[in-house]
Formats: sequence, C-alpha cells, structure tokens
Amino acid sequence: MEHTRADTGPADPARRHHGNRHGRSELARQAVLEAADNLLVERGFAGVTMEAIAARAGVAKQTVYRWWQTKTDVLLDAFLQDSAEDLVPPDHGDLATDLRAYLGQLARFLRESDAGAVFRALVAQAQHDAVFAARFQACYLDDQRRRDHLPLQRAQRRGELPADLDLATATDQLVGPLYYRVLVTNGPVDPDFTDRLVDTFLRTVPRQDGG
Amino acid sequence: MEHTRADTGPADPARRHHGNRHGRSELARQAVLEAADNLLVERGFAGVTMEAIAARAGVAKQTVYRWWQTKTDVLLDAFLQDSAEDLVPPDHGDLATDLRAYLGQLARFLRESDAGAVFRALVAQAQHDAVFAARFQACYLDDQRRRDHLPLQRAQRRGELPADLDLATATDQLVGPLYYRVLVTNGPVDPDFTDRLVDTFLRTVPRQDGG
DNA sequence: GCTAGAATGGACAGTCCGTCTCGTCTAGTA
DNA sequence: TACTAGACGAGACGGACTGTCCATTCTAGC
Repeated sequence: MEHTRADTGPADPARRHHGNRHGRSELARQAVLEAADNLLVERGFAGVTMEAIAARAGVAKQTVYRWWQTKTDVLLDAFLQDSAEDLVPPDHGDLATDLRAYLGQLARFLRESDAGAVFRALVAQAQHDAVFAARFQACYLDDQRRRDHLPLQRAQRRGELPADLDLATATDQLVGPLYYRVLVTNGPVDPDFTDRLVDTFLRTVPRQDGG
Repeated sequence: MEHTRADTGPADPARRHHGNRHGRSELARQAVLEAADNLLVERGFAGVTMEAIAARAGVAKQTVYRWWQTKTDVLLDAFLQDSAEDLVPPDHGDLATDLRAYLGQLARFLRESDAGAVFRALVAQAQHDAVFAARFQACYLDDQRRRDHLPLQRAQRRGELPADLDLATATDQLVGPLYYRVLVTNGPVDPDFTDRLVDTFLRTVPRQDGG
C-alpha cells in the first residue's frame, strides 16, 4: 500500500509538484504538453493517448483530464505554445522577396518541422470533428490568416499592389497549392515549386510600378 | 444455444448468404460497404467502427475482418466503388468553359456530397497513417490526378495552351486553393470563387490564340 | 493545527479492437 | 447419399483506452 514515488515516470520525483491551494501546477502543465508533442513525433497519432501522455509526463491521468477534455485539446495547446509564433512573414520591403521567403518558410514548417506534424494531425482531426474544427479556427487559423495577409498589405501600402485587391482570394491562390501538396498529393514543395507559385502570382496581379 | 436468425440486423434473413466453398458473398460485401458509408454520414468518423459496420450490415464481425484490415480500408473500398467515377472533367471543346464546369463540380463534390465526406475522412486518415496514405495514393489520387490533367491536355492539343506547360504545377494552382478552403480554412467555395480561380489561371498562362 | 485546493495512485465500468472457437450452410465430389 | 471444403454467423475472450470515481498526500494560507 505504500506509495513509492520512484519508477512512476521521467519527471524528477524530488522536484515534483504535489498541489497547493493556489492554482494549477505549471510543472505538470509543461510536462503534459511536452509529452503529447514528443509522443506524436515518435509514435504517431495513434500513439498519443491520454494514458500515454500521463505516463510520459509522469503525471496522474486524472490531472490530465482535469485540465483538458481530449487528447486533441492537449495537442492544440502544445501546438499553440510551442511554435505558432514561428510562422511570421518577414519584411524586406519588397513583395517578391517577402513572398519567396515566406512560402519557403511555410513549406519547411509544414513538411519538415515537428510543429508541422502536429499541425497536420490537427487539420486531420478537424475533418472528423466540427466542434474541434471551430476551436482550431478560433485559436489558430484566424490569427494565421491575418499573418498571411501581412506581406500583401505591406505591398499595398507601398503601392506595389492595387488597394482594392481581394486579400482572401489572393492569399488562397498563393498558399493553397502548397497546402494541397502537403495534405493531399504528397508532391514536392521545394524552393523550385514555391518560387514558381510566387512568380505566377506576381504575373497575375495588376502591376502598379509604372502606373 | 439456439441460433435465432431474427433481430440480428437489417439484412433479410431469408435472402441471407451462408457461405459456400466457391468465393465470397457479394451480398455481404455490398452490405458492408453501404453500412460504412451510411455510418460515416450519419454518425461521423467516430461512429464508424468495425463492430458498428458489422451490426449495421447484418454481418458477423469476423466476416468484415476476413476481407478488410481496418475500418479505413472499408471506407476506401466504399469510396472507390460508389463515386470515384463521378469526378470526370467535361469536354465542351473550350478551356474556359471546361475549367469553370470542372471546378464547380469539384467544389460541390468536396463540400456537399456524401462521397466528399468520405474523401475528407480518408485524407484525414492519410495524415495519421503513412501506409494508408500510400494505398490511397495508388488506389485513387493518382487516377484523379490524371483526370485533373485532361482539360489542360485537351487545350494543349487544340493549341489553346503551350505544349511545354507544366501540367502538375498548373493543376495544383487551379485546384489547390479549392482544396485548401475545404480542408483547412472552411472558406466559401461558391461559383464566385471557383470562377475567379479559372479567370486568374487563364490570365497567367501564355495565350496562344493570336499566335 | 486546521482547512481548501491540487495532485497522486489505483480501481472501475464501458467500448472497441482483433482473435478465436464453434456451429451452420452451401456446393462440389465420391 | 454421404462426405468435405470453404464462407458465413454467433459470440466469447484478452487487451487497450476511455472517462469517472475514490481515498490519500502534499502545500499554503488562515
């Protein structure tokens, strides 16, 4: 009946938080988010279970359920914390340069990074669950959409693009083919491809330079 | 111990197939595929389980496992049989007309049809499972890609498009934004949007009309 | 000390998975 | 008419995970 503290998980028993009356344990929270992230990368989506998360984090299952409803909620939190801010379009003062840099950055994020793997898992879950889809939209996609618009808006202010350009459609035409290859066809998303997307986009848009 | 045949499922006990030594039951196969399809539309992906499929089809669970490995295998088979052929680009002899009709057809398929719901579920599963992704690619996506190329190839033969046009990239630029809205942003995919995609594409491509 | 709140450890019913055994039915063969 | 191989039906089974429940233990403020 004795509660031995050793062998319960990777967390250091000495530094373990045992609860107090003033709010949740930040240690436990961090351990859970990290555990979910690592499990997804190492064992795939099927390997991410509430039990595995708790075990890996060295935390009681009940503690996970206390703060998150489902494993996708944990993954969403982990995703938001870890790496959502990495995806900000750079500002070089030139539309073509900005777009080439940004699409390359986006391609590497989606295909190569751990955060990209989590993103793909969340998009997949959104297909199966409308409630989660709405939360994902509110917590991340809306913000990301605003960031996607930045290079085009800056170009508008510089006079490189017409002021009445439809930002929503223009953005979709730029990044849509990239997401399509990553999520559906599994085609290559190298700089050759992303640069071509930018070139095509620039050819499409009414040029303001000489006018 | 008596094996009562009534109340076991929607299948008519009188017409039930009880197996023979010369191949599988086509009745059971059809019942399973229909059951999986209906379950997905009615109860969502979580409602599709091997047990539910068997029960709904009025078939023993073992019979499902005999012919399919997982529930996504069943869904893939159902998808291939039911509606993959519906998505063939029409041929009006004119590129602009063909593309507008095809993108509209594709948008309705992805957003509104039951088969589109199955397709989204399969794409989601492909994010989680690389082995299934490869099978999905081989069984459907490759064929669909060939169909996607048809309107552009016909236009090339007619001389409406340059012969050296990169079909892969061109196709992705056409349909990518559409898939992106359906799978990720949940944005509108009305004719207003799809027509604009076509217009942009035609503006991008080197015109061959005047020589 | 006493107490509230957070965390632990473990038990629990429920569901689904995937496998297994058994009996039943059918069609071809002797 | 038996006999037999193969497909099917019914259902039991162990295992994994879910989501909930409880008793207990630790911590900080009163």
